[in-house]
Amino acid sequence: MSTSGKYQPQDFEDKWYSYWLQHKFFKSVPDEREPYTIVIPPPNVTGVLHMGHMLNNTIQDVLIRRARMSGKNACWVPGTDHASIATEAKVVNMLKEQGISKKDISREEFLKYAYDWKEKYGGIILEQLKKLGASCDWDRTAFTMDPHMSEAVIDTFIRLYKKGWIYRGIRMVNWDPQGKTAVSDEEVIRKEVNQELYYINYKIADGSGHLTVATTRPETIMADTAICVNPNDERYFHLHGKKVLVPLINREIPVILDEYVDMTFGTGCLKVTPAHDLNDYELGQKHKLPVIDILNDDGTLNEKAEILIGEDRFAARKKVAVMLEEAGSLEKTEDYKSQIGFSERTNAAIEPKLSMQWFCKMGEMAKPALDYVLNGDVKLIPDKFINTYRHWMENVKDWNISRQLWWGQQIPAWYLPNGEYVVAKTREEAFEEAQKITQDSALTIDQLLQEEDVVDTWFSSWLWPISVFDGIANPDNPEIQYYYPTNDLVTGPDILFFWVARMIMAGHEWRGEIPFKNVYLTGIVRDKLGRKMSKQLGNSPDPVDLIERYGADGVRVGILLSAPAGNDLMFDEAYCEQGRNFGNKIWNAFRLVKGWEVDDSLPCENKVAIDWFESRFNQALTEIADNFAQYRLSDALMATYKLVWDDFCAWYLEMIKPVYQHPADRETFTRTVKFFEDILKILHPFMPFLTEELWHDELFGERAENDCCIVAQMPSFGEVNTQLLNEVEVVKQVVTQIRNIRNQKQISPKEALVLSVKVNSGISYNDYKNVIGKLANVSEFTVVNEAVDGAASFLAHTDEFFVPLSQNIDAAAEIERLQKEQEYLLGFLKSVNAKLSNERFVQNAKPEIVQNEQNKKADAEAKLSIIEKQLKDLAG
RNA sequence: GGGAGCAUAGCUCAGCUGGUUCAGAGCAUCUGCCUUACAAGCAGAGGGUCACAGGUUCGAAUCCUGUUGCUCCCA
Repeated sequence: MSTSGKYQPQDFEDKWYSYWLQHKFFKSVPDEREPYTIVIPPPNVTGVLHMGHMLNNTIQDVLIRRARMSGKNACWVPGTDHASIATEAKVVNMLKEQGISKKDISREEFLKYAYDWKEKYGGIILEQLKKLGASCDWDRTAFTMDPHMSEAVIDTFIRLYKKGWIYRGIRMVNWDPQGKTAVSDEEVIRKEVNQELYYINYKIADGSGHLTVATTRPETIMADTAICVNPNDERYFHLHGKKVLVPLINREIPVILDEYVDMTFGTGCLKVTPAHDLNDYELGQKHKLPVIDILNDDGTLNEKAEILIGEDRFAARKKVAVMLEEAGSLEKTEDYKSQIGFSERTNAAIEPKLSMQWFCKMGEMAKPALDYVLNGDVKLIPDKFINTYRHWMENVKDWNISRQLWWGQQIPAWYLPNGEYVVAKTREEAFEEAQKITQDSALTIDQLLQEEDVVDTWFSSWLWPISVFDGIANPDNPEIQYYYPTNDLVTGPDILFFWVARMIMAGHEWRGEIPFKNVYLTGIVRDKLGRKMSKQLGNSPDPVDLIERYGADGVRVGILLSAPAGNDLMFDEAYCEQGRNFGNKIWNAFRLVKGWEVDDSLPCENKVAIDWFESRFNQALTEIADNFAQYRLSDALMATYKLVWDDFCAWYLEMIKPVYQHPADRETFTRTVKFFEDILKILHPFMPFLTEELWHDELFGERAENDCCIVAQMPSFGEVNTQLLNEVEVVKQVVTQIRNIRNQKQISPKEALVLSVKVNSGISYNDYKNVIGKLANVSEFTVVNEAVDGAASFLAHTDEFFVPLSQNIDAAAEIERLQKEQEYLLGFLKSVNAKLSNERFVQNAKPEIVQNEQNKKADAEAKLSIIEKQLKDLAG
C-alpha cells in the first residue's frame, strides 16, 4: 500500500500483473484437481479492444478467477482468429500504399507480407486484455493459422468431404465486391434502404406497343433474359408468346408465364435476370433461360453488358437511368424502401452472384447439435435463446465455406488436367489418388493444380475448443482429455449461429461430445441512448482510456454493474465512476483499520458486532455463491458491494471503531483483520488489482512469495445466526430512528442523548448497549416498564423507545404522526382480517400462508395497542 | 409477411412455480453535514395506478386474452 494514502489504481495495477505473470499464476497444466476451462472467443487479429470485448473478457476473467480460488485448475486459453477478409483487406491496402498490387505478386509473397503484418499488429488486442487484468494462460496463446490449428482445419475438410458432406457447386452466393469474395448468409446484414423504383418501358418486338417493368436495379436490364407475367393476369393476356426488346441494347427476350409473379407489385411485369438475383435464378432454371452475367468481381460492368463497360454498378445505375430517360423508355420513378444486404466485413452492398463454391452440408450435423441444447447438455444462459437456436437449427441451410482469398487455409482440393479433382492432405497424396482414378501413367505430379480458394474463417473457429488442445490430430492427448469439454463459453448472441452452433456440431463430429457445458450470452454494449456502439457514430469510449481514468478495477466493476446476463447494456461512464468510488471506499476502510494501535490489556467489548458481522458475512457468501451458480454476475457483484460498503464499512466498522486516538483491543483487531482478508478474497474476481495490493500489506503480516490473493482459497461457509441477524436489523432501525430525530430536531451528532426502551419483543437490549451507544451517540440507555413522558418516541419492531429532549415535544405533531401510523395499521389490519375471515382463503391457501396472515394480524394488533396507549398518554 | 422477446421509480434493472408490509436495489435527485478512513465521503428523505383494457382466482406486477409501443431474428 502506497504511503500517499490516496487511492490511485494506476500506481499498482501494472506491478501486480507482472508479478502474477512472473509467478505463473495464470499457467495451467493438467493435474489431479478438477479442471475449469474457458476458451476465449478469439478476437479478430486486426481488431482493437472495444467495449464488447471489455464486457466479455471481464466476465470470463471473473469466472476464471473465482474458479481458481475455489480449488479448481483454472485454464483460460487466449488467442486470435485470422479474420481472412478483414486481414486480407488490410494487407492489400498496406501493399497499395507501398505501390504494390496484389495481382502482381505471388500467393507466397502475399502471405509473407500478411504474416509480417500479423506479427507487427496482430497482438495489440491481447496486450490490451492484459491491462484489463485478464488472467489468461498466455503460454497457450493460439492463432487459427498456427500449423497445428491449420492442420486441424484441413483434416476436418477432408473428413467431411469423405463423408460426402462437403461438395462443390454453382450457386448464387452473396458476393462482396469490395472484398472480392463470397460471404455466408450469416455475414450479410440486412438494412432498410431508401431507393428508387424505376418504371421502364420495353418495346414489344412486333411493334405492337410496349410493356412496363418496375425495378430497383435498372443497370441490370442488360442481363435480362426474359420478362415474366402471371398467367392469370388479364392485363397481359395479349403478351403471351410475344417477345420484347431490352431497352438501350435492343436484345430480344421472350415473355414467359409463371404464377410466381405478384400481380399487385409494381406493374405485374417482372424482368428476369438470372445472373443477378436469387429468385430470378430459380425462375431461370425452371424456364431454361440463359444466364448473362454482366458484372465483374469488383462490381463493375463487363463486356456482356454491351454498354457502360467498366463502370461501377452504382454509377451505371444512374447513367442507365439517364440513358433510358433520353431514349424515352423511362416511364417514371418512385421512392421505394427495401431491404438490402451489406457485407458484415466491408459494409459493401452484397451482390447476388453465381459462382462455383464449396459447401458444407448442415442437415446431419444440425440434428445432434440441436439435441444437446434441447436436452440441456449445453445450457444457454439466458435460456430465452433456446428458441432462436432451435429455429435456426431446424431451418439450417448449407454453409458456403469457400472464400476467394489467399489469407487462410487453402482448400486441399487438387484439379487434374481433365477437370476432375481429388481431395487430399498433400500434393503427394493427391497425386497418388489421382493416378488411381485416372489410371493415366502420363500424369505428373506438377500437373495437379490446388484449389485457389481458402476456407471461411469460421471453418477454423468452429474447431477452436478442440484444436487449441490439439485434439484433432491427437485426440487422445492428455491435454484434450483433461480440459475438454470446456466449462463456460462467454460470447455475444450475434454469433450464436456463426460460431456457437457450429462449435457444437464440430464437437459432436470429432469427439462425440459437447464443446462446453454453458454458453453465457452477453448483451450488446450500447450507449446510454440505446444506440449500438460504432466507429461511425463515435459513441464508443476507448476502453484503454477508461482504464487509465478509472483504473481497471473500476472499469470492471462498472461494466459488470450494467450487465445483467443476456440483456443489452446501456453503458454509461458513470458506472465506471461508481466502480472507482467503490475502490476508494475499500482503500479508505483499509487505511482506517491499518491505523489502529492495539492494546493487549483491553477487554473485547465488541463481541456482538463481531458475531453479527461473521453471520452476515456467511449469509452473504451463500447469496453470492447462489448468484454465481445462476450466472447472475451483476447480482453477485451487487451483493458483494452491499456487504462491503453497507454492512462492513457503514455498520460494522462504525460499531467497533475505537474512539479517536484510542487503541483497539486485540480480539477486535485480529478478527477485523481476518474479516478484511476474507473480504479481499470475495472481491478479488471483480477487483483483482486492488485486492492484491492490499493483500500484501504488512497489516496481514509476512507473506510468502507465492501467498497471493489471486490463488487464495475462497472463505468456506460458516454458521449463520438468524436470530442475531434479525435483532441487529431492529437495532439498526433504532439507530436510524435516533438519527432521524437528530435531523428533525437539528440536534448535532456530537450531543449525546439519553435513551429508554420498553421491551415487548423479548430482545435483550443490554447486549446492544455498546453498539447503540456508539452509533447513535447515546450516553445512557435504560430499560423501563412504563412510557417516558415528554420524550420523543418511536417504535422499532414492537419495542417502544423514548428519547427525552431538552426542548419540549410538540405534542400536536407527535399525535399527528402517531395517528398517521395508526391509520395505516388499521387499514393494513383490515385487509388482513378480510383475508382471514374469507372462508375460501382459509380453505384454499397453503397453511403456512394462512399462518403468516395470522402473524401479520397479531403484529399489527400489538403495534396498534401500543400506539393507542401512547396517544392516550399524550392526550392525558 | 413469419417467429421470438420486452414494457415495474428520472435512469439501468431485480421481483423463481400467483400469497411474509410486495411494490424492491443501485445510480441519480432533494435536505443537513468538511463528525481526522473516505466530499470519490457521512447522515437522512422523497419518488411508481407495475404500458393500457378486459378476464381467471379468496387473492394478480406475477396466469390468460386483446390493444398500444419498442427490440431482435428470419423471409
